[in-house]
Amino acid sequence: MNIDADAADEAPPKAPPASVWTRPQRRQKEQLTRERIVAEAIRLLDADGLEALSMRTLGQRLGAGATSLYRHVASKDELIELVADEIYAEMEVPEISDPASWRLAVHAVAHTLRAAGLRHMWLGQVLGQVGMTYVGPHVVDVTSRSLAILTTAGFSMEEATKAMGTVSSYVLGATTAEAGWLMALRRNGYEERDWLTIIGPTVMESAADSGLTDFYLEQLKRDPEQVRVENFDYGLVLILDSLQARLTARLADQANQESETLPGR
Amino acid sequence: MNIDADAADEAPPKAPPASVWTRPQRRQKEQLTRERIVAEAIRLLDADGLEALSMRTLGQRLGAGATSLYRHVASKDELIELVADEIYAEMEVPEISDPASWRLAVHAVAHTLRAAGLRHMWLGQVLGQVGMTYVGPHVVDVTSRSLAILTTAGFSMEEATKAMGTVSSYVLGATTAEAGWLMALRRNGYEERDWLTIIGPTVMESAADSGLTDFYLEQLKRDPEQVRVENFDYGLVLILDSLQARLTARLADQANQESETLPGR
DNA sequence: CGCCGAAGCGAACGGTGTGCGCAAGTGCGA
DNA sequence: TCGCACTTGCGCACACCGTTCGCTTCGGCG
Repeated sequence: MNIDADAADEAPPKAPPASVWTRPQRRQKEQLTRERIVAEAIRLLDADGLEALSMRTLGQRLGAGATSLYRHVASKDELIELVADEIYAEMEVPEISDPASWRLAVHAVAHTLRAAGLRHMWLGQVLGQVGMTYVGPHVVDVTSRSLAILTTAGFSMEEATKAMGTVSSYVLGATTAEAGWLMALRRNGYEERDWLTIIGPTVMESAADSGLTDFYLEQLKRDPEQVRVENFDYGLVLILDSLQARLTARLADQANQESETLPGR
Repeated sequence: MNIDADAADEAPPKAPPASVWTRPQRRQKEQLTRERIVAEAIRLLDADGLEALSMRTLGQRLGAGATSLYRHVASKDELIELVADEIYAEMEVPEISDPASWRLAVHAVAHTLRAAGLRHMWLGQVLGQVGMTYVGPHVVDVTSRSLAILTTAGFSMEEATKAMGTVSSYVLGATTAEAGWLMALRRNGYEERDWLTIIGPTVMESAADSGLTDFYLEQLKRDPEQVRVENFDYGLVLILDSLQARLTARLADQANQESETLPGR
């Protein structure tokens, strides 16, 4: 019935363009938008990796010509910037009321970031080429809310900035390495443990330290994924420990200064 | 005279190929080798960035056709792996005799790595796409010698591995971010301070914290490069502090256990 | 002297990002 | 209700890319 109405509406003005059935019903399927493009790009990247993202295939997936995308996106580079920022929309940054809970909160942020980097294994490559200090709204949002955690914990603005920079640099480096490792595995079609036993000897022959070999063999017996999480957490805890020490020292210092100027001295 | 000899040698067999002068004297200019290719690739990358590296231009620079390179290198990806490994040949990893000097040594390694990453700003992108845990001889060499520093300092093999992983993840993340930032500047043709004052307001409007604004304005007065080194060192010291704490705890523990089993009790 | 394996390279293929000009469709003012 | 301006989509074309194939050229060895 709807069909009849359509035909009645559009037949009078122009007859030539064939019938209602052959005519492309473009507005039927929703329009091309920046959001749809970015979303589909992310899906494509997740499925097939960075090198598989081309404007032509992306357009095809959206039922559009390759060059149509350029109405909504200035260039492929800009698209990649948009994609990178969009990933930061997935991050969960907890808001804290109790200053003492900063450690847990930062820990959570770090793990959220790592999870995103492993969910979208191309993120490391993309951030490396996009600049990563680049200012998309979601990136700004995540960083400012992360900073808030540290400042309410008692850190100065300056130290909070440096601290957050350290954490995110570490997480980013670690995650990029991890993702790269996993992608190399996938490329070669190996299981993690198999590949390890294959390249093991090659690594060993340069490092003549026997302790290394023992440790290496020990690692092979454990669940590789668990080992990776453990390694990641080791470094994270290293950083958090130092931050905690800095914070307590700072707070103690403040208390001292206050008591000095107090009449009670 | 040498020329005469050449002519005498080669004229008899075949006269037709024109004169000695017009005939291309290919073996005169040194042959294409893997080393020459990698070296020129690095030079090209340093000058014009990753996206400027194409087999055609690289061949041209070497006075060779594009496809000639494939006699010495299986693919562009393999070339990039070679290039990445070659960079690690530049790293200086100190050897230590005094176990107590491990801190300085690790500090030096970190700065060497950072320097390399800034000298070759494309390194971050390349390592992100190559896997970075990949095993080229120079990479293996650097990591095993770095591990040696920590083990002679008293760390267990397991902890040394995790610790080195943490340090290099941090350095890599920080350096990649820094290089990306600098390259973004260069792309847009801005000086560091100018660009900061331009994008400043954009960042601020999302982060309504007034403390941030003050701190931000403060930063603008200082030498940007010095600020970057300082930020880098802040995070590095954070990690080193924690490592030091772990080490002393470990050594104290060992001492305790020994004294317990000693007759002196 | 003859020959054979290696090295270099020109042409070609399928694919890329993107500028340009035209066609189709939409919504708004008269 | 009509007409027009503006947006949106797209086919074509260009320059460039990585890589394959088969041909030429050459050095060294028997």
